[in-house]
Amino acid sequence: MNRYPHSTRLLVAIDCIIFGFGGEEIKLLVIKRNFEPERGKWSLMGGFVNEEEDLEVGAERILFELTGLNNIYVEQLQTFGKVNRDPVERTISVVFFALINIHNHDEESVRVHNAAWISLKNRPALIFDHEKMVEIALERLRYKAALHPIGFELLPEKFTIPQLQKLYEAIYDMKLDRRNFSRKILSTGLLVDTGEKNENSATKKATLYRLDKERYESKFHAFWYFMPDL
Amino acid sequence: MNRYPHSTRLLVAIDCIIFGFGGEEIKLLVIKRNFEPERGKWSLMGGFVNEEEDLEVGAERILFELTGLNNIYVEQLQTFGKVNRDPVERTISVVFFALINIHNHDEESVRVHNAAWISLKNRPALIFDHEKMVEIALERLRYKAALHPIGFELLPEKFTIPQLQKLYEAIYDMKLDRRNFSRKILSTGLLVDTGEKNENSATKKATLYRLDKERYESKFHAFWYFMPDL
DNA sequence: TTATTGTTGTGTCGTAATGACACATTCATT
DNA sequence: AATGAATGTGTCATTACGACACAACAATAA
Repeated sequence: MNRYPHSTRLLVAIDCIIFGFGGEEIKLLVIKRNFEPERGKWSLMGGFVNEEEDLEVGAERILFELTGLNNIYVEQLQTFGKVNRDPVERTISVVFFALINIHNHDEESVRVHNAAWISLKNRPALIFDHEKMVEIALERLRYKAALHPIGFELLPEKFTIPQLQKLYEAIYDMKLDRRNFSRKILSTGLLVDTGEKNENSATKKATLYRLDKERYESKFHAFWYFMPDL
Repeated sequence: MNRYPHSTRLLVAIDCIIFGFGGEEIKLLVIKRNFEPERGKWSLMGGFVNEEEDLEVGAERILFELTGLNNIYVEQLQTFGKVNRDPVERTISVVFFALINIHNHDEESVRVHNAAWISLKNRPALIFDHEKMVEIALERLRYKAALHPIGFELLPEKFTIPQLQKLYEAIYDMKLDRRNFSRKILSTGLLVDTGEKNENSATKKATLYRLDKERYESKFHAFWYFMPDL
């Protein structure tokens, strides 16, 4: 079979938005560019799509390269293709966003890539249209976390309800009522009491829960209404 | 500035999923391919991205070419990039989905392109991975219509509540309670009584409503919980 | 040992939303 | 005038939700 004769071929890149949770606020893993243009500026981690590589595989390759992590939560966000979005040459960028437990990443990889966890809320300027990408990713995160239990992807295996609440408060940048939150979360039946307590606390030690994986998987696509007034 | 030297360039296509509503069921506007491979099979309407054209502009161009319509509801669905998805040559496809009033399209354009409205539910096989695209688009439609008032995009300017209900029943392939549906829809305040009645009815003529555009735009991003148990 | 302080866990109460369901109205047909 | 099919509106019991108060716990200080 002969190839399509007409039509121009374009550069296709993958950019990754990597969210983490520091306990108080949502963080973004970005790299400091060490090449022109925009050398020294902050940028999302990215790369070009290899010739014989599926998009999702490319995203996982890039995520692994920076974090040393496999099997993390990744989903395709959107594709950005404005003609002049990359000043060097027209490049279509397929953007993915990932949620990781911030304590699990490989620090050596991060150092090698000149990467850093920055505050999402008070983030510095990013290159090109990466700013817009992050905006849309945050929207998606808020949207999704209000309806599906994806927040857990940002927490360690064992976590307390107050920690979980802090996470949701960070995502939506709002205060939540402790009692109503707890009631709602527990009513999902997704949490299993481990019997252990959070020993790091200086006051009353909160119970550590873990996710009921089976219930999580089977109920993932059901709708929850976690947030009061989105 | 010099261009990126490394990295291969790929074909980038746009495919469009076009939904319409026939009064009883959801329809899909597809074309019969008149070239190889897969000549004679059903396919989504698509095209390649032009060198100096934004993705959204390309989508609108392709949609206009087939339907003769401008300013319709379009949103980016997802990008499909499996290595072998197109047997001819690797092609990345950015997929958009559009909602139109089925009675507004230009019939001449449809004839020229060998296009036809087919039933979504009992659809024939589609080429390549277009089947998967439609599946995901339907999921998105269901997801979105449960939370945002996008259903109206599929109806004529003036419509009755029973028509609207039929639409939702078609989208979700389920029966809904007349009284509860009506209550819920009216409580949104999005509908304005035109004072007219549906004269096509052989029994009691239902009141024709129109959308309160201002309220629609301002409340579009709010969450509704239209559907009972998704 | 006891009091203090900050945090966690659980319960109540009134209101609003929801699903299940029944009855009256309208209009063409007979 | 009666019939039948579809539309419009109302009720009721249950549940979910937001606002709020109090008891239990653990480290620290007195």
